[in-house]
Amino acid sequence: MKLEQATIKDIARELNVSSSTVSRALKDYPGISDETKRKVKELAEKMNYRPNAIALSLRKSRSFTIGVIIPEVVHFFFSTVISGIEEVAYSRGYKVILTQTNEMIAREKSSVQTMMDNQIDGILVSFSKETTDFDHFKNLLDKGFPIVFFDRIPNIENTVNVVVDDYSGAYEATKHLLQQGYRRIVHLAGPSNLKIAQERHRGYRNALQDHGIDYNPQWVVECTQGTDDEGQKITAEILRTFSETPDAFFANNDMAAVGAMLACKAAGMRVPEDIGIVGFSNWQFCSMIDPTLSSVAQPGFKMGATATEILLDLVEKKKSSEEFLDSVMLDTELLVRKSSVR
Amino acid sequence: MKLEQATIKDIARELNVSSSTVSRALKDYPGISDETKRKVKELAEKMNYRPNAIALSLRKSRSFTIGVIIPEVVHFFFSTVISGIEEVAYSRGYKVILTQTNEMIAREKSSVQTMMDNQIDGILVSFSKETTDFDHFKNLLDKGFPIVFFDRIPNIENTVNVVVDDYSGAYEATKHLLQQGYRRIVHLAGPSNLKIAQERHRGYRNALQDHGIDYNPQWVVECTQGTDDEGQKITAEILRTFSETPDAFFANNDMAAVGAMLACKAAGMRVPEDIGIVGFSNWQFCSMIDPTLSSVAQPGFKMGATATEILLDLVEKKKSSEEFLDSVMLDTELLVRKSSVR
DNA sequence: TTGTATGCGTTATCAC
DNA sequence: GTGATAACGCATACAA
Repeated sequence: MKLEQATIKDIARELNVSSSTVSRALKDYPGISDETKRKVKELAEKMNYRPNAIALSLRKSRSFTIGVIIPEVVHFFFSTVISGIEEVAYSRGYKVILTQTNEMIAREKSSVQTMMDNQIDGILVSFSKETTDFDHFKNLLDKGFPIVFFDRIPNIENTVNVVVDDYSGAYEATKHLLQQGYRRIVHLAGPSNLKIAQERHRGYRNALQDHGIDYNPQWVVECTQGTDDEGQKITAEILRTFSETPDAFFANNDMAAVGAMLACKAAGMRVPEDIGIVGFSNWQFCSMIDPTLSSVAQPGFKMGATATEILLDLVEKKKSSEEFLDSVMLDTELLVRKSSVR
Repeated sequence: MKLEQATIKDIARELNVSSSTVSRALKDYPGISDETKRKVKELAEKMNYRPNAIALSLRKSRSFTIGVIIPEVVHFFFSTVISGIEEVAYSRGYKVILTQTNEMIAREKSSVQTMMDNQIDGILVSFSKETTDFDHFKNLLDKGFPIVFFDRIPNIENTVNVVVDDYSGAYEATKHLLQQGYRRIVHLAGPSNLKIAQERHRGYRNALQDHGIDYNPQWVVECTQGTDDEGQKITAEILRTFSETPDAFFANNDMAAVGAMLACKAAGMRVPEDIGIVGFSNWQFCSMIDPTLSSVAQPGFKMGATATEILLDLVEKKKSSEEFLDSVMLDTELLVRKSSVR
């Protein structure tokens, strides 16, 4: 809607100068008399002048806006990432356009399109679970358009990625359980097509092997949804059917871990005495449940902040994407609480 | 950055027609021959033409974008609201620009400015705790600019607000505790300057009075931060110092409720046998802690969706703001779990 | 030191 | 049926 905002023209008319003079005076271009500058700035202030960002975008073919494509906003980890993105973008003078895909590739594609239509300067992506074909990103990348992938990264070449060190997080968690004397550790894994789930699985496996424990693929059970309900059902099933009873669970995420905890309690087992449990993500509730849940903390805020810093450095050509072709990996931290200490 | 996107001009040149013809053909304007329309659309498709949204915004003085101003992204309730906003905006063809204020009014003001610079069509606001002066919104409202406030609403006239029925949520929660036989109910209140906290307090108070229980202001303790730590400390203090020991806590939010639960357990009390507890917001963890926490669910997604529907109706002038001058109130729902049933 | 002219991509107005 | 032109607000190459 029209809000009759003052424009450069208005200022020019009022002062009987040309709009180019005003434009230059406002930006302290050389070759404008101090007197003129003063007058222009004074009047601009008085008229409450604000440059029209849309006109600027059109002129410059850029918008000082970055796009964020994320599977779900209602997700503790992603919300911390968004927070990190927003902080850095704001501090560097960029706006943030946010879309969630609800894990649907169709929506992901249409969002990318919309963003491109809006002369967006770059995009941050954590793609949907449905996304296996990356052409909609590849096209842009080939033209040199700045994209940074975070958390979920594609298996195509020459992308800039920011990830969490899932492998070492999982390794440390498993090692910790072993050090606490747990030996029969089940891994409640994530969807095997996601790289993060693969890495956590690998960390679990290697930790076992490095400590002389046989790795048994049957002790890895996939939890596709990652809800507490699912974790509970699967765990109950495990306790009922496994010939050898597990003495610990290392879960791909905290929700599944909680599910496991509930199932174990329901089966009359004590946590951590009979069963050790470690989750992944360090959701807020970890410190609120009883017993408090050990978990691998992922630096969500830092991930968002780092990805944004990199993206904006690319946008502003302060750095080239070649500098980031190896994934930037952020450290995880194992937070030991009561659920895994005996 | 330039991505050499095809423009209307490119199509016109290729077909030896004027850009006006192309523009009209693309939008099925009357008075263009079917033949031309066909050719234009075909070529547009082939050249992968997409209208430049920025040019459109400049031309039309609007951007098909709405702004969201929110205190914190990392907050379960707000994240569900954002989700609702994004869903409706997307389905109606609007983009969403998101900013968080971190509860700082300076940032709130600058965000409003930035949004206005970008020809935004309307804004959704939940203002910061620092905001007591609403001039930065009043200015815009006076000019007829569409703004919808949600969750936290200002005490100025003629605003469109979407809120949750905090009063009846609190009333129902308190009534439920009374029905379960709890009599000495402490209210862990929120910051008294926030209307939502006042309403919950009022609901608590009226429920007590309607059931013939004396309301004692000393049994209302303010938790300003709303963290579990704070709730725990305050509750411990209460248990230690109150001459008459409480038998229930009704908290302004779930975090405080968890804190209370932990403090009670630490003091050797059993929940729900000795102490009943009810929280507010129904955070995800309510069903994961032990005992599961009764809580008043706020329809966050619905709040975001409703606020956005209203905003867009205002933007598109389908409705006038007069229709919404009474706050739109969304129902809460008391979810009874184990922490308050004996 | 300042002004003029042009273009960013689109559409509305008027003309033919 | 279609085209020429102007305008949205701004920045800049070129003139003066």
